[in-house]
Parts: sequence; C-alpha cells; structure tokens
Amino acid sequence: MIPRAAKTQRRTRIQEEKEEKILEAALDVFSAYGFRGATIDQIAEAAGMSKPNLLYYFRTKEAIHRTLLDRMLFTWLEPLRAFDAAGNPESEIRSYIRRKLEMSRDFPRESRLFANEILQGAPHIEDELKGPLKELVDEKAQVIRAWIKAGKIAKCDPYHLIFSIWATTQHYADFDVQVQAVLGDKSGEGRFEDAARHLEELFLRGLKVEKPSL
Amino acid sequence: MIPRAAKTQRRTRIQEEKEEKILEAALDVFSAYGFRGATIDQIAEAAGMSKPNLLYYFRTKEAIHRTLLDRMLFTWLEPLRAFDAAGNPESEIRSYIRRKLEMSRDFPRESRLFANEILQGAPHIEDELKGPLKELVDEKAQVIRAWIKAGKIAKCDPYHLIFSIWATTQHYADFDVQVQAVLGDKSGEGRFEDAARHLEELFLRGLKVEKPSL
DNA sequence: TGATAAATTGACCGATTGGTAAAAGCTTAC
DNA sequence: GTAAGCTTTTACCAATCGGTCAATTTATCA
Repeated sequence: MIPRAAKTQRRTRIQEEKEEKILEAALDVFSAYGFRGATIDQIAEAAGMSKPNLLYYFRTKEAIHRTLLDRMLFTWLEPLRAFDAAGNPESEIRSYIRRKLEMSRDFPRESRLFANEILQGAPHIEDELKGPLKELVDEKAQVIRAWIKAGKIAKCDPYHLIFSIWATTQHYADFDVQVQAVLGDKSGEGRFEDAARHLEELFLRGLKVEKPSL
Repeated sequence: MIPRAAKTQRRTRIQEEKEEKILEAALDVFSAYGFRGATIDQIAEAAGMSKPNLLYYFRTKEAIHRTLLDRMLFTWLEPLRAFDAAGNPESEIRSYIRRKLEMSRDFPRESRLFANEILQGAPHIEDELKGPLKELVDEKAQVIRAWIKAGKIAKCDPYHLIFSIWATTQHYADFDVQVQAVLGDKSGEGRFEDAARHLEELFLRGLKVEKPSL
C-alpha cells in the first residue's frame, strides 16, 4: 500500500522493474515534448500501464521528471570530470570531445531532455547549474588556463572553449533531425566518425601553439 | 466578419497591429515552452486580449506557430545566404560567425523557437529543412570545398564546419541560462565580445593552412 | 493454505485545454 | 445618420489535463 519508500526500505523486484519501465517511457516523452508538452497519459501508455498504476510509483509528473534529470546530470558530467590536469592537453581535449560525441550518439534522448530543460529556462535544475556544474567548470577552466600559461596550448578563453565543445558535440543529438535533413539519409554509418574527425581537427588545430617546436 | 484574407484583400490597420501583437506574444510563449507546452490562453493574456479575440485573427494555435516559423526561417538563413563565394575566405567565415552570433544576441527568442522545433523532431518544418535549407547548405558547402581545393583554407568537412558554426553561435541563445549560470552574472556586457573573439580565433586558427606563406 | 501487504484498475474529480456560437460594440464609407 | 462590415466579448463546448479514491486483483511469506 505504501508505494514509495516502503516500510522495509527495500524495494521490491516489481517496483524496480516498473519504475525502470516508467523512466524509460518518460525519457521518450519528455525528451520529445519537454516537461509541459509531455502528458502522464502518454507516458503511462508508452510504459504499458494504466495512469493510476504509474502514479502509484511516481506521485507526480514532476517526480518522474526530476528523477530523470538527477540521474542524467550525474552521468552527463562524467566526461568533464574525467578531464585530467596531469594528462597531455592534446589527448585530454581529444578524448573529451570524443566522449561527449559518443554520449550524443548513444544517449540522444538524455541530451534532448537536458536541452529541453535548459531551453525552457532550466526551472528544475537552476541550482545544480549554479552550484555543482559551475564549480566543476571553474575547476577545469583553471586546468586549461594552466596549460595556456605553460605554453602547451594556444591562448583562448577556457569557458568559451568548453561551451564550444558542449555545443558542437551535443548538436548531433539535439539537432539530429536537421543534421539528417541536410546530409540526406546517406552515410548513416560513417556520420559519427566524420563528425569526430572534424571536431578533433577543428579544436586541436585551433588550439595548437603557433610555433610548435621551432 | 471575415478574419483572414478579407474581401478587399487589404488588411486593416487594426488587423495589422493586432496580428503583430499576437505574434510578438506568441514568440515569447512558444520559445519558452515549445509548441505543445504553449497554450492559447497564455498567448492571449500576453497579447492583452481575450482568447476568442485572438482566435479571430489566427484560427488555430498551429496557424500562429506556423506564421512565426515561416517568418523566422527566412531571416534565419540570411547570414548563410550572404556567404559570398567571391569574397575572401577568412573574412567571409569571420563575418558569418559574427552575424550568427549577433542573431543569437539580438533574437534569442527566435533561436529558441527554432531550437524547440528541431528538438521536438521538426514536425512542422521538415520539408523546409530537406528542401530549401539543404539546397542552400549544399551550395555553400561547394563554396567551402572550392576554397579548400584552392588551398585557401585547411582541409575539412564543409558540412560539419557549418554545423559547428551553427552549434557554437546558437548555443549562446539556446543555452543562455547555462552560460549565465557557469559564468556567473559578472561581465554581462563583455560577454558577447568575449564569445565573438573566442569563436573567430577558434575557427580561423582551425582553418588556417599549415604553412601560410613560406 | 491463509493472511497480509503490494499492485492494479475503473470510475471519477475539478481545472484547463483548443476552439465555437452568437450577440453586442465599434468603424467606416456613403 | 445609417447601414454594412469589422472587432470584441460572454457564454459555452467536448476533450484532455494532472491527480484521487475505493475496490479489486495479485504476489509474498509464515
């Protein structure tokens, strides 16, 4: 009878399965229509259950949304967290770009969920942006700044550099329809590699110090 | 009595004014919530008129949305149209970036309207993307390819280069909340110039031929 | 097995959705 | 002024919204 936070504190197998199914369906709907555009009925149907049954596991529409966002935010920042100050600048930037691009390829719905949220003013995650996200970016910006001062990469604004990497990589998930429309349906397979090669070259050439070793 | 396409074929002064006011309000709402998330009541209130009055000028919610998209799509592509094959590659790319960035600064709502539409699968403008947009991009990609062949800029994929410019410039409109959260509310004025300088340097350095004039 | 708790459902709620009908108010040209 | 057409409003509609309730079915475990 007690849906969330059961007495035993341990979640049932059924609970686990159904909640997963709901979140899976909700990710489809929220990422496609945004928070306000999504409806509980739609999510319930996609999850293959009745609306009251869905609301037995998540008390409100917002609860589902929040759970999805929380989950996503953590993994979303993982590539940036992996950004290593001790590593080689070129390979660090290269692998960061690649990791972010892989996420766009493998988790496009998560990317769109996030994009929808930001686009609509980030009403549910403003604190996370101004807190944990900002702190992490500040930290990594310092790393980049150190590389610049050490003459390892060309001078540039670290924050805007990070923004550029975010923008270009996430573009392939968020604006996929447009990318496909422009490129035509040809080259469905090689598309990811083409984008990866292009971005790596663009950023690494753009950051190479003027006179490498002369 | 006949709202749209009046007998006289000429639109009244009042019609002109009210339609403009509706579109202005609708741009606010659609860009903030997406098509499904927006409501006619909300638009009507923002436009300072009753819902039936609004529906006297635009028969459906979709009609408003379509009008906004049609208007926007044309001006949105203007910078790319201005991309001149006869011009100097460096200055053409530089001014294209700047123009796109100016649009993000001056018309953020239009950018978000477009972003929302694409994010949600471009259900209303798929044809425009696969038609006019694709053709225009194909044309300009040829220009870039010619520049590459002539050795004027470094080798790169012209399509992905255009995507990168779109992504990075529109990022400042679409993800403004995130940008502000990360940068803090400091430097509100210089932000645009910082971004412009960063993007110009990134792309121009990234496209410079290896051995400029040796 | 039976009892107890968990899971599921149909019926329903008030509020809001996109949109309509019709009549009243307002402009404008003659 | 007045008649015709343009504009605006009040009242309303069926459908859908997020969510509740009580009752029923199903799983769990002693």
